[in-house]
Amino acid sequence: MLDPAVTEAITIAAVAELAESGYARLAVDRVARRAGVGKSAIYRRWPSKLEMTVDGLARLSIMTGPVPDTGSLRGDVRAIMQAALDWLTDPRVRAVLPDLIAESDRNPVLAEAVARNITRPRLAWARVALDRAHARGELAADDIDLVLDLTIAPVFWRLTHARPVDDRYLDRLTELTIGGGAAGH
Amino acid sequence: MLDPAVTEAITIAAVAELAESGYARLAVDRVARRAGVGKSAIYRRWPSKLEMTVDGLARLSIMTGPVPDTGSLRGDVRAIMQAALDWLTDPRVRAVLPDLIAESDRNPVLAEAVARNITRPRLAWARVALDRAHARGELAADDIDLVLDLTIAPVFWRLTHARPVDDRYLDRLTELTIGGGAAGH
DNA sequence: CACGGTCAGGACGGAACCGTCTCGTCCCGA
DNA sequence: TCGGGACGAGACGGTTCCGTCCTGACCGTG
Repeated sequence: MLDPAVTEAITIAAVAELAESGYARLAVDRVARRAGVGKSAIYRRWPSKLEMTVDGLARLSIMTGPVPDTGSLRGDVRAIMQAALDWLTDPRVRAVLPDLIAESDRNPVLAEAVARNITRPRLAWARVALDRAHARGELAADDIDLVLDLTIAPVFWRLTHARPVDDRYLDRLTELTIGGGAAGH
Repeated sequence: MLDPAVTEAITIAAVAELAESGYARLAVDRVARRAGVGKSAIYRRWPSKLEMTVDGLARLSIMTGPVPDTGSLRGDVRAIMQAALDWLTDPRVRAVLPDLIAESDRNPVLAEAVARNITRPRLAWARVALDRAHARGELAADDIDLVLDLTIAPVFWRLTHARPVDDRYLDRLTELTIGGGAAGH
């Protein structure tokens, strides 16, 4: 019986090390030391650092709350953007996500883990609100993907380029997003 | 007198290795072998692999052509997006840029080199067209930054998530971008 | 023709890291 | 009380990499 507390400590330490070092420089020795754990405890659970990391990613997938349902496309889009900003501003996500995106180009296993644990859940979460808007006739089906991109891509881009994202920015981005989306139908 | 042909060969090899391995795994030995050069030739030119890499980045900064000047905001934005897509689709840029963005979080020297050689020149290039649109009264000053983000962030986001970007996508993104921007004034 | 500098190639010490393995300790259930 | 398994700690061999150093060939200049 592997001690769940040990597994937990390792996973937390792995994510923390991932945030500090990135996947390429992630060192199993350091994860063990940080978790206050022997290396054997790690290799008893996972065959290599890749699988350990993949399990760690599940910890980053938590969506913050219920799907926005303000009754209007404008309100929902704005709420989705706010959630994206909050999520991308979380220190762990902020430090880990760009690295994972880059690493995914070279590591299919990691890419799939990122998609399954992070990208797809987040996308599905936001899509629920947009599907409702579509059902209300506020949004053309063709535009759903585009609007989804716009709720996160500009925020991610600005944050990774050390430029601020404030309420005013999100307000204007919202108007622009629903302006085009609504015009469709 | 250092042989410029040798310097050139090293730089090309460094960028190619950077694309394949990423900065964290970039190995000087491999750069030397790929360039058909001794390691001494590299360390005669740069004190470490960081400086070698920084010089290599200058090679990625080349903008493809003249600043778009179609006479309308719509046409210019569309042309800027197309240029962004072409640039981001270039195999070298495609493989290197996400890695550099991630690495910039941990390496200030690299971050500055990326900004100087890649981000700022590209931004300045596109801004010329948007400034002209502003002068024509087609675009509020406040919206310039937002429009600049929209010409590249969604494209980058989609490509790094293994989703296609076609003409139709850029067309709709253009309409949406100028829709909001023009409404300002 | 000798000298100074560059060249390709590669050996070298030192460091970091992976994954295996061995300790001796601790705890739990039979 | 005893055995089995997980535990922290870390030694170990093997690999990879950095940055230095050495070798012998080459080239232009004085």
